[in-house]
Amino acid sequence: MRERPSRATPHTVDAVLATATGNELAILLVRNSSERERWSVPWRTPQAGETLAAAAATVAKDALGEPPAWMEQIGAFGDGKRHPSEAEVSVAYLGLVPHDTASPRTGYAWFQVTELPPLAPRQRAMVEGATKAIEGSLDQAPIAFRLLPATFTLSELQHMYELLLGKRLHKASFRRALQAAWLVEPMDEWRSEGRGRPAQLFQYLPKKKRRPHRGVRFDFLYP
Amino acid sequence: MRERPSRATPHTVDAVLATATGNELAILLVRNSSERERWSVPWRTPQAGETLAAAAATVAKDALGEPPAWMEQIGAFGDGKRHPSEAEVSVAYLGLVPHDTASPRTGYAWFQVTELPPLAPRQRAMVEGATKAIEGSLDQAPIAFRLLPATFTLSELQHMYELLLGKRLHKASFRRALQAAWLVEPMDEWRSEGRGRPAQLFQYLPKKKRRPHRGVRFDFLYP
DNA sequence: TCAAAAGTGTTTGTTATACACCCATGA
DNA sequence: TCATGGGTGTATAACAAACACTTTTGA
Repeated sequence: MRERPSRATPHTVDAVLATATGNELAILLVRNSSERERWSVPWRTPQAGETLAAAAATVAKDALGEPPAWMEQIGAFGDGKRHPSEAEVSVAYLGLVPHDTASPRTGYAWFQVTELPPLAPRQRAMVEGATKAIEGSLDQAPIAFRLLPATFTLSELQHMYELLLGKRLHKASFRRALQAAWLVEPMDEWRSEGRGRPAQLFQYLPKKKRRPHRGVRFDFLYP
Repeated sequence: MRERPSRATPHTVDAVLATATGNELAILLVRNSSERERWSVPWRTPQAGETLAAAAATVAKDALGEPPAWMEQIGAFGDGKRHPSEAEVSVAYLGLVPHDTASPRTGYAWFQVTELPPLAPRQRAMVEGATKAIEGSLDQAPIAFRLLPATFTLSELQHMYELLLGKRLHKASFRRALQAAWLVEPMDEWRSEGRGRPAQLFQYLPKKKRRPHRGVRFDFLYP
């Protein structure tokens, strides 16, 4: 990722790695020694024959020591915007990591999304695309579960959703919807969090369900 | 799009152009003279400084003579799959065109998605990605309207949705949902389609509506 | 005047939201 | 024993789906 190819760089693969801190999303950035910006989204020029996804996994592993719990491509970025590399095009991947397992290597650090340092414009666009992808596919993909440890309480899950959606949810309704979706399985463990009744632990274990085949919904964006 | 760069091709931009024929989606392909496959998805190596979106628009215009009614990027493809070019990475765009305005230039032809000729593997993946994108964002974006002419009857609109969803819809419920979404505006025109009562014409003209802020829905994919 | 397609009022069942309450624990 | 957070039964409102019907035209 550091070595800057001499000329004719084909493309780069950039990994927007996200986790959830106390009450906000955080993005992993790497410190630059000689770039125009002090920080940047981790990236890499793929080896010949290396797939895009493999390159993204390598970037993530170099940053965190282990692969993220979730990875998906969010698109290609270019459009004349500046990038730390000289590549004309960069393929961005979104990676999700539970907060506790996320221990960045030296040179890397988490930044709250609202307090990001200056980034190269193309990487700035990637981060925005990544946060949009998170919000947009919140109920199409198990995003929240990939930001939590393997076992969690329902309150933790609800707080994660509230963080991602940016609004409060109704406790009873949230649990009812969860139950109807057959997404979590209770375990025989409880966790006492100081005061109050201990909470039962759950794990993400979706059973195959027939999707309720509703009709069209017309949730279009504003014009 | 035809000229094959000598070496070190950085990347290509490919346009998956789709329209709706009688009862199925169709994709525009271009005839090859000397490729391994006889047909391919139109593509192009962007000029220096040309943005990705601009390159995609150029590809589409070369194929159809006019820009599509809708265009969006669906991602970067590579992963060692073969492509007509020698580029390691191709950025795919989806373009939607109403069927009547879609008159391909010579060398181009529409193919039903179920009867596609052999394509280079990377382009095959792009077409699959495009159809998935269409199905996936059917109720987040005005896909159906971009496949119809500017004015249309509600039955035409319903048939388009039935084509895209692959299932029948209930007439009264469909219209009720449309009305609730404030997406179409009736015009002072009617069209007589042979026998039966003439249908009123509508146009896509969404009014700003506050999105009903529902909670989480957990429409997760099967594991 | 009948078939065909457009268009609508009303009912029914399902789902979302919320209120109100009980449960278990530590201080 | 009380404050705190976990957990749930039940009512109400909102919505989707369907039925059944009226309207308007061409053959």
